[in-house]
Amino acid sequence: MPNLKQQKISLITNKLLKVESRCQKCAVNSLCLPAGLSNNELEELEAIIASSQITDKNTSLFSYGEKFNSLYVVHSGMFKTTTVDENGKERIISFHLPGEIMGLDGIHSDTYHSTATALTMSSFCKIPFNSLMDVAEDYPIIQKNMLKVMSKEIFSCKKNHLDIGSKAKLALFIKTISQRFKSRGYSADEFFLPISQRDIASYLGMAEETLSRIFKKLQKMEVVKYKKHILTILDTALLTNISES
Amino acid sequence: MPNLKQQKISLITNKLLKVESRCQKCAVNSLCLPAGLSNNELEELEAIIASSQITDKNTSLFSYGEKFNSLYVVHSGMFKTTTVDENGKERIISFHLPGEIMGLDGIHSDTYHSTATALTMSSFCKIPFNSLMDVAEDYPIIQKNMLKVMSKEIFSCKKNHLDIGSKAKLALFIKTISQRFKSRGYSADEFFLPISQRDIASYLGMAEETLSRIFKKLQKMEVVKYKKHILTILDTALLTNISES
DNA sequence: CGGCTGTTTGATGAGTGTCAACGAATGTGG
DNA sequence: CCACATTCGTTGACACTCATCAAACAGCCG
Repeated sequence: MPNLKQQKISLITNKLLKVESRCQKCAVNSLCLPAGLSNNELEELEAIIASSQITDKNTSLFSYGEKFNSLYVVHSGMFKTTTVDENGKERIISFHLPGEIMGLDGIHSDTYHSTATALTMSSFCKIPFNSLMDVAEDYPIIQKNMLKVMSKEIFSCKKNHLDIGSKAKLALFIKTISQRFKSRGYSADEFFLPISQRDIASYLGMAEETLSRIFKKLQKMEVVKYKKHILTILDTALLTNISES
Repeated sequence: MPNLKQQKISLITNKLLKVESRCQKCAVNSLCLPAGLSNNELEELEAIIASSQITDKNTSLFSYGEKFNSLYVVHSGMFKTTTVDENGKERIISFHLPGEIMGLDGIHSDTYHSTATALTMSSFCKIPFNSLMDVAEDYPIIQKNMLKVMSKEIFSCKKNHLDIGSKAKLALFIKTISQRFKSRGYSADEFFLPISQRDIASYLGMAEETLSRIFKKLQKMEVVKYKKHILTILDTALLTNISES
C-alpha cells in the first residue's frame, strides 16, 4: 500500500523514468476508462492513447475557448481546471486526481470550457475524442464506461450543497479528497495536497481569509493537521460530523 | 411562436388528448436525444421509447434509492429532482423543462440518486436504458448525442458560482430559465413558473424569507414582475447586470 | 366559514466578506 | 550563498449580508 512518501516519490520518479504508458499496468486503470475491459479491448484502447507525458507545474494541457479534440486523463500528480469570471478573476472548477478525466465539458460544443493546469509535476494521457468514438463503436463496454464516468461526474457535482456553512464546506472537501485518495491506493488519513489555500478558497466559494481561519479552527479542534501542504486527518468521525452540520 | 397562453393550454390539452408520442413530431426533438437523427435512426429509437404518458402534479417517476432502469424525458410541463439531506429536509437538485433528460445520475451505480416529481400536470417519455444501449451500438450518433447531453449537464452544473450574493443568484436563475424557455420556442420574457418559492429558495440554497425579500427588491427595481407564478422580465439588460455582480 | 399551505414582514445575531497590514515561505538573480 | 522580490498565509477591525425565530397575512379548497 503506497504511503505518503511513495506518493511524493512517484512525482519525482516520473521525471526521471519514462512513465509506463500501458493501461494494463497503470495503477488507476480500474477507476479509468479501461475498467472492466478484456485484454483484447484494452489493446484497442491503448492503440489510440498518446503515451503518458510529463508536465511541469503550472503548464496547461488545454485552455478555455480552444477547439476541443482530446480528453486528458491524469496519470500522476494533480491538475486544476479553471475559468475566468466577468471581472477577470480565476475561478477554480475542480481538482483532478490520477484516473480522472479532464475535458469532458468540451464534448457538447466542440470547445473547451475550462483551462487545465498542473498543480505540481504531473503526468497525463491524451485520448483523441474522435478515435475514442471510433473504438467505442466496436466495443460497447467502452461507451458504457464513458457514460458511467460522466454520470458519476454529474452526480458528484449536483450533490454539492449550496447552503452549508464554511466549516462544513471545508470538512466535506477534505473528506471527499481523502476518499478519492483512498480509492486510488493512497492513505486516506495523510496525503500531500499541492493546492494553494487561495485555490481551495476559490473552489469552495469563500474568502481566502475565511479559509485560513477555519483551517486554524479545525486544527485547534484537533480534527486535522495541515503543515507544508501535508494534510493529516486526526478524527475522521468528527470530520464527518462537521461536514454534515 | 407559442406564447404564455399556449404554454398553459398545452398543459390542459395534454390531459384531454392522447399526447403525440412520436419523436418526429415532438416540439422539442431538436434539443433531445433525436437531435440530428435520420428518419431511419429515429424509428429505431422510437421503437424502444414508451409512448408519452401523463402525470398529475406531485406524482413521482422514480425515487431515490430505487434500482435504475430507465431514463425519463420531459415532454410537457415541469419536473423537479430532489434528494433528502441528513436532517430529513428535501433539497432541490434541479428543475426540468421539456426535452430535458432525468435519471442520468443513476447510470453509474445502477441506482437512482434522486426523486423526480411533477410540479404541474405534465407528460413524459420513458426510455429503458438497456434498450437504449442496444440501439446505440448500431447507431453511433445516438451514443454521441448521449455524451453531448451529459457533457452539457456537466458544464452547466460546474458553471454555477458558489460565491455570489443572493440577488445575483436569483437574477442568474431567472436568466437561465428564461433562456431555456426561449430555446424551446416559448417566450423568453414572460412564462408560467409552476415552482413554489420554497422550492426556488431550496434550489438556490437560501432561506425562503430571503428569497421573498429579494423578489420584492427586484420588482421594486422594475427588473421583473412576478404574480401568480407568472414571471415577466421587464429589463433584460439590468437583469444580466445584476446576475454578474 | 375555518383550516391549510404558501408568502410576507420585522427584529436580531452569527457568520463572512472586505480592507489593511504584517509575517512566513518561496523563488530569483547576482 | 546571500540580498531582494514575490507570492502565500495570517491576523485584527469592521460592516453587511443573510439565516433564524416569531408572527401576521393571503390565497385556496373543502
